[in-house]
Amino acid sequence: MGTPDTRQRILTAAEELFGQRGFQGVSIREITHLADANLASVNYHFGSKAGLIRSLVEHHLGSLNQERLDLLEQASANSGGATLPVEQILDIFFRPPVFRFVGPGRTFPGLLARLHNSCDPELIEVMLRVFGPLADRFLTELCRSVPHLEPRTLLARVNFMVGAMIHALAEGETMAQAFAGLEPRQQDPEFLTRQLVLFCAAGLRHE
Amino acid sequence: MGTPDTRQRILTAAEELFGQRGFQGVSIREITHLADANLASVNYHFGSKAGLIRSLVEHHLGSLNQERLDLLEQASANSGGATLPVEQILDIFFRPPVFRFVGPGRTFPGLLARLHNSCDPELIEVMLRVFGPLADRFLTELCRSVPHLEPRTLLARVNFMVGAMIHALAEGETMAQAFAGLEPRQQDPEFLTRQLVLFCAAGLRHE
DNA sequence: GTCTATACAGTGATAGAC
DNA sequence: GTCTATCACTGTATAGAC
Repeated sequence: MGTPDTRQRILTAAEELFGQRGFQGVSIREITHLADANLASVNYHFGSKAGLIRSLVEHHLGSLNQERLDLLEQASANSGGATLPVEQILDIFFRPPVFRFVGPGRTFPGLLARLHNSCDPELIEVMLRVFGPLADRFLTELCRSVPHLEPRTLLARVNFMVGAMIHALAEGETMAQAFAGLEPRQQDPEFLTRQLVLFCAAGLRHE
Repeated sequence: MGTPDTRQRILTAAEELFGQRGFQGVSIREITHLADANLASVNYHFGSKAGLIRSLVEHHLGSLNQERLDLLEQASANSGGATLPVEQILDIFFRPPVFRFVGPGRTFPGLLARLHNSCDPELIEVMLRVFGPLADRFLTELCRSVPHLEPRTLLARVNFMVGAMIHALAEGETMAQAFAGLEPRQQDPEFLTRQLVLFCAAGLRHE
């Protein structure tokens, strides 16, 4: 491919810049300059700057969540319909995002975390749409796997789980190590996945 | 008191507006209008818009963390220097922020969560300074209480813990309940504290 | 010191010509 | 689809009044 179309060039440039400096830290003038496109093209193709990041989020998280749903479906089929152990469900939940987002130059997760706490109503709508099916399926499976928890309790703890993951992905490299005075060291995705599974499985199983 | 000084009126107005619509969602023109102050007074008293929110963060989190440190010190003294149970340490860690930030009209935590993922280097510096002593003290205490974990593992899991809390405080009322199709209902701080303690204590104890 | 009015460069958005 | 010109708005800086 020589030069992709304008829309795609904008997406590529935006992902790079947003990942580095956040949504508010980048102007559409910079994006269109890097993408070698006209200033107005962002508004033409995406409606607004917010619409641009909505497209990015939808693309990234859509395929990520599809992968998680596929893995869960496959595991469920392999078990012949038996209840899956919590550890296996959580591994399927954590592994895809951790391996996608942890590593050198993978600056998108920090942006994602910020988006998760966004105020923009349209973006919240996108997040709900992209995460809705995933939440339904995983909550159902977890409900079977940890039947001793009443729904309200399970929901609260799944919320903790999500928070733990987002936080670890977003700033595992910064805050936590700075607090402990450790050298900034590359995170090991396998270690991180394992710790998330162990920590959250124990938390879900308790009481 | 009739009319507090300009600096204080700006802080009050800023906290209200930032809490509602986030840092980027509010202009200093709105803030100074609500505070009945001149546009330039923000820059005069705080140097910049970022400096204003830095002051807010420092004030809120400084007193919050002091409360947590006091409680821990007192518990430690009462135990005669014996190792504290994880559950007690975690209760001291979670209870103050949950009870401060959960409830009607308490919109500050969402802002805090967003700040936690901020890009602003100066703000990161403030967070490190405000949280540094707290992290030192609690990590030491947890290390004694859960000696079977090697430091790297403990650090990772404490990071999960913090993420769980932030996420629960920031959007317990929005995302999680929307996913589950529940009615938005007022969170019960006692319930939330208890669930955080149970979930995280089990997660820290495991393996 | 404290506050005010005002100017300035940069932002996202948009209408209309091509 | 693309481009230019322009708009309303933003945070910031500063000169000068009290």
